[in-house]
Amino acid sequence: MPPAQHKVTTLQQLADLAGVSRATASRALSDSTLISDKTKSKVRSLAQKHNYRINERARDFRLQRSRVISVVFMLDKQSQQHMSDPFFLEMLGGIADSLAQHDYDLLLAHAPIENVEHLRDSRVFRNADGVIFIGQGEQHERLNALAAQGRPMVIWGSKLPDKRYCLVGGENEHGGYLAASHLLKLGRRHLAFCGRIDLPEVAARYRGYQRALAEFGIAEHADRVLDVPFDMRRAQAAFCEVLERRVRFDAAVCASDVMALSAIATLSEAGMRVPEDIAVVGYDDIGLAAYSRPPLTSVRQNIRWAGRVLVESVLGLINGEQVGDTSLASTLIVRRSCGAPPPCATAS
Amino acid sequence: MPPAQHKVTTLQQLADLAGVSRATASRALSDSTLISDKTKSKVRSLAQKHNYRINERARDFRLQRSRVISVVFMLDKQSQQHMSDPFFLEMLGGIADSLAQHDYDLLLAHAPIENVEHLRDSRVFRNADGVIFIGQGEQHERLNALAAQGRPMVIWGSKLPDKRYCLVGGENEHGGYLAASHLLKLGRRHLAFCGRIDLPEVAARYRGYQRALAEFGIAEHADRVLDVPFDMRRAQAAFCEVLERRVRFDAAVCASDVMALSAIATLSEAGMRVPEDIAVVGYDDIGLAAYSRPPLTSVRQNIRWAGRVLVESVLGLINGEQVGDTSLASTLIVRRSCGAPPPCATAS
DNA sequence: GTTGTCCTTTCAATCGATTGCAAACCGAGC
DNA sequence: GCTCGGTTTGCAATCGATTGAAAGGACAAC
Repeated sequence: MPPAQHKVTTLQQLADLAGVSRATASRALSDSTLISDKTKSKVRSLAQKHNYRINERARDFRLQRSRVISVVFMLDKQSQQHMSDPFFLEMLGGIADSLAQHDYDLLLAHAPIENVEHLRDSRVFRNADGVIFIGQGEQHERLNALAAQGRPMVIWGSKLPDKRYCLVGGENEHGGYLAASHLLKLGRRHLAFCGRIDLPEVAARYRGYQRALAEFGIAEHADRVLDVPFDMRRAQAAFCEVLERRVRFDAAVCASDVMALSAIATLSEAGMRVPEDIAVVGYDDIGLAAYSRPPLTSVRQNIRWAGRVLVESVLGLINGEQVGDTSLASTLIVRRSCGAPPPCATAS
Repeated sequence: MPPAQHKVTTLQQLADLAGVSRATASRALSDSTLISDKTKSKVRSLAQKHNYRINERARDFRLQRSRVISVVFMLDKQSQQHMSDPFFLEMLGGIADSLAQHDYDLLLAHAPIENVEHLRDSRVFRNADGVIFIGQGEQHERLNALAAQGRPMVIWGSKLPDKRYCLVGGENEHGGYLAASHLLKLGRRHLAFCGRIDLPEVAARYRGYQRALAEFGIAEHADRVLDVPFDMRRAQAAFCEVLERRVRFDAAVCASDVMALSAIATLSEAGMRVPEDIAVVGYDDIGLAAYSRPPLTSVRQNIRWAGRVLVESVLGLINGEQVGDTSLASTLIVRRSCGAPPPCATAS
């Protein structure tokens, strides 16, 4: 008979071909000890020959699992962080790679979420074995409530009091400290902090920033805490407004690279020299940071590794393990103010 | 009895509660004409009261569908386009939004695909009702083969001869023409084209570029077709190499904005003034293009709309409709060479 | 009383797998 | 020949829904 007669798609067909029952075929493929080697090899070689692939959806349905992890970006209206921020893509890529390694799929939940508790009965949870949240928004309590229901979920963000969910985050306090003390060491004395400090991660960076100022014995000016959103356009508007208010500063610590690039463009446009008049430090070290003019000094978090940790944490929870929080190191990437990308000579 | 006794999760439980059979409950919820209004309202109010939500996975399994669309980014090694390109995120966002509107989920396939035919039996196809490919890579023929098997799939890319799949794409030829003629109108005469012209979309842009040159009666220099990859770092290396070869040009048409930004940084670093010595035009008009210094003139494609068209095309195919190709307009966004982002005065 | 018709509801198969338990098989020992 | 143990295999229920076909009920006409 021809090698593939009408295509073998179900386990029953394979079993018939092998002259065994569906149960035996199933066990043969999953390498059960109940099945004799002879039968196993017969079933398997037939599966190979007819290019049979198990129907994963049927199996997952039977086993009451999905092998899918949902990823939710907490893009709430208040923070105005936009998904077009390269930070997200890098995070997403890291998560996707890591999930693929574990044979899981990634379901992307993109719509802005006003109230995460509404997700409880939505596809985000029902069609996935676990959920990864990127950012806490301002929904700390609601995340607590969700986690309390025992859903496997991990959040990327900052440690907050009364936290009851599993958390992975960067060393935000340290990062803010690194950024500020870098500028202070360069001799700057009139620092500004840019970002919405009502967001947990930004707040932590701000605390580090304050600590650096204190160490250098410098008093803080309340009007140099600039409430700048993440969104590029709105950030620009915010910087314009700051300029109009004639806030004076000679250095700025920004909560993201996109914000920093927006600052550089807006300040330059207004006639200031960067970094001579105003030095700017970003956060995230996105790829383009090295290619801006002037090149951007930035606090780097290893985003791809963060993605891996998030994945492994949520899979751990799914398997019923005890999973603790993780904190990832932050390092300062200092770029020469005029020597943009690595010069040609050193490019491999 | 209490409103929710032990939680109603299956149709059978709901049916028992209503004193009808599972079949009747199913039909009542799906508004079948077979069911009397009285029964319908009884079942529905009970469903409401006990907060019953249908198990979508079970239904989809029964109906042999998944309500999932896979998105595959064709990141093959040759083109070296990296997923961190903001272009991808914007595309992804557009697709995700549009899918959500149609109540579909988005499955992200991220790993680089050497041979798309291998996807045939993979989760990408088996766990999804349809597939959207972003880019053709160099796998035109294999995409043809896949489409010939009748799988619902749509490709973002460029029209190639013998194409047998459903295509959505930008006006690449026109875009290349716009970019080149813009530079020619500014008086530039020594244009270079940057990008891998073995990629279909880039090739089309190159044809438009050639057409513009021809219209201006300018002969083409073969050594001004620069084989630059999409990846930022490698693009930089390529530009360095071009500089070392002392290729002379006073303007560059780049195949992406990231490539253009890389060019600007590298050329500036080497002592050239942009745009005075060398004018650069990008492609895609990513958000950051407006914030580079100097701000980048670029060819814009409406990516979010592209995402919507891709989604609607693939859903059309799933529903058995005849779906034609779509071409989306390209427009040139000209930015003043020194007036970076929109000045403060005009920012709302 | 029987039959026919129409409206509503239920029965039971089905999607493609997994798995506890029972049954079949096989060689050995009495 | 019969029973006993151990190894293999098969039966049938199960996951949670949909749906064609058959059954049930009410009512009118003959």
